[in-house]
Amino acid sequence: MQLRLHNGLTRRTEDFVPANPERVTMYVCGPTVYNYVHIGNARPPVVFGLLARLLKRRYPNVVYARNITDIDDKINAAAKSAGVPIDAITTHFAAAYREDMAKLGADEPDIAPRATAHIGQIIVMCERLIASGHAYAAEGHVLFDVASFADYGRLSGRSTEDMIAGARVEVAPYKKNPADFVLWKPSTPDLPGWDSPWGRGRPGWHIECSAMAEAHLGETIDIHAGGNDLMFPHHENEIAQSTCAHGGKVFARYWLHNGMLTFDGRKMSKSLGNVLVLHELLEKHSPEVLRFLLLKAHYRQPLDWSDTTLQQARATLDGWYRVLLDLADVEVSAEERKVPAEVESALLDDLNTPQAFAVLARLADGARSAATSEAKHEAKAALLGGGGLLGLLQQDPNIWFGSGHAETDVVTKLRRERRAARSAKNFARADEIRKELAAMGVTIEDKPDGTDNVIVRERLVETIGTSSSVKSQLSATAQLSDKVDLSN
RNA sequence: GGCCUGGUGGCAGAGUGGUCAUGUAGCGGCCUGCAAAGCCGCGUACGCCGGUUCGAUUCCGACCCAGGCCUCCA
Repeated sequence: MQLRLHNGLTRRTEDFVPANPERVTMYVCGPTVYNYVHIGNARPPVVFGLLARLLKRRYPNVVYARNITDIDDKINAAAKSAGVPIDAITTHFAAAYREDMAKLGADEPDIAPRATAHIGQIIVMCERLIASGHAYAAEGHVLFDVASFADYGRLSGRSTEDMIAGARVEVAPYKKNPADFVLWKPSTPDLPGWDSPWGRGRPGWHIECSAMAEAHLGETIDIHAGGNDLMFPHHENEIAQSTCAHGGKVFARYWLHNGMLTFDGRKMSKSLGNVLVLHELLEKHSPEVLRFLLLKAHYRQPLDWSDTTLQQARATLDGWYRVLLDLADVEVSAEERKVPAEVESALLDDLNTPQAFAVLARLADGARSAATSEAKHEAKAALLGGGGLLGLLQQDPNIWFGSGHAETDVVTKLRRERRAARSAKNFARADEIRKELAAMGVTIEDKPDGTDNVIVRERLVETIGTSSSVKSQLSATAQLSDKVDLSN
């Protein structure tokens, strides 16, 4: 089965054919680390991490890079208002990002390059662009000359004339052309900076990705991915820089863009303020529920996030874990967890995760209805194998339902007492105990054989809300300093 | 204003030129000491108007609506 991907360059779904099957390269735009990311920011690493996983099953050597942008004016602003060096901000939030992504099961990149570790490459790239006539220096800045690149605007589907005519771009006096963008800019003494042929300065926003992709993956990469809000100007500018710095070589062969998360019907974004901070969501919800929900819609579609969708995600996973709970006695070794072909083929079709979930639902049905021990074994292996590829269903069901660690002596005692009452047909007492346990958040389900399942609901309140999220973001940042400006 | 997506059953969300998505919620029944779970069944889903077609939710056109980008943004 062929892997097919929707290529943003052609706006068509195409067969994925790597330039070199011996070394497949993928670059995903990572975060600018100046605060905690919101749940929408987690969609690319989760989705494209899954793509990396698929690629690694098919190609012997896949290099997946996900960068950290650790030099940026928002970082500078955060550091300045906190009265700390930018490192204090960037190391803290880069580490938090990495930890939170790990909790979501987002595949770790093979390389996580940082912009500040590539200043040399950035300067070299600027020099090359100037030498080849695609960039020019002016008043301590280096600017990309948009008019020098005929294909500028191809990815985002806009013409250079339109952009130049559109007067919404800030026009600095030193720009030849209003659409020209900054590769390098001067730093005042109070700002971080590096010595360069154009004086002490720092890189503009887009150049770091071009430099890091070149340094680690080469001049032409197979896949470049990120949110569709980056298509313009970020990815457009990356293409311009890299293509011109590499003598016209194709920069990225396949461009993948994920759709935005919406909340209250609008794009979740920092500027709108309707964000749910991932770091906080992870405290209130099972990471697996969050991961499931991130994969619930096809990655190119918008994905609606709400209390309702969260509860529905939880309920679906409960159902699948219940199957695993009922089959807890069926031993399945790691080697026996093969990925069912239907699950993989769904994902190979441009990462059709909703289709993969439909397959998983059928596998769960099959496991529920399996009669013989052989059939049970096979069905459980398929469910765990398919879930494994999606990064789901790998927990002990007892842990999932909470009884793995929440069963106290009191609960154990009451369960024993209840079983005795039931066998003595003292149903009044049995019901009473069930009520007592329910009040403690423990649900008892009787099984036909006289035993019971116990389900503990520790996370009783699975709700969301922006106000507390914003507050938590505030206090988290405030730990770095007591005077923080969170205006962005 | 320009460019680009999308409008599917209460909710979420795939897909297809002609019996089925799937999940979740609801209703009825079976099962159960009672529940829960499970099982069975149910609800005239494809924005609107035309066109093409034997047949369109699926193709084409117009319209309406929503969202995204054009400025920092995953």
